[in-house]
Amino acid sequence: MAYWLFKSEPSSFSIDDLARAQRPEPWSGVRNFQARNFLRGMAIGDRGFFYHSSCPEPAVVGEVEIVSAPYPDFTAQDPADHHYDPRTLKDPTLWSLVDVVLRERYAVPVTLARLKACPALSGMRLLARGNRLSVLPVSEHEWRTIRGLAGRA
DNA sequence: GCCAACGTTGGC
DNA sequence: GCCAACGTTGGC
Repeated sequence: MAYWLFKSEPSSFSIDDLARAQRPEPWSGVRNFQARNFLRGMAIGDRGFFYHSSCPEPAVVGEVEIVSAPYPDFTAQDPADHHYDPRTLKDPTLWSLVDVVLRERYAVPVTLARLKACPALSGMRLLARGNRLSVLPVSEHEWRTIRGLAGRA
């Protein structure tokens, strides 16, 4: 089992939106090759953090479970979709996604400030300079540490 | 709104 | 294949 981190701007899709879905939700719209390759490395049963970015208080706000194998991101083929990519006319499998379900919504989010203040997380990819990937791998050590900060250890 | 960092594009 | 220009991300 592997661990991941999914970034989303709460103004476009928040953990509350996922909570309301009450069913597996396709994590669509990833249009970066590195992030896509991480998606392609996911397997059913993997876990992920849900991270709110570009908002007043960036934070890990909960946990999701990956409930599908990676499959083509159908939204890339929809001209009406904001993340439409005409290259999928030639290659419908260009972009990938997985389905996720919400497992836990933290009562107290683990803020970016707390992540940065935690020495055990100094090597975390999320905290690396200039990091912009919306999907990231998380080590088991980081997973446990952050769960601990959330009071879920 | 600013700015640094980075990925992508396109001319050559 | 190089590299400048451009667009986007994301914290502040």
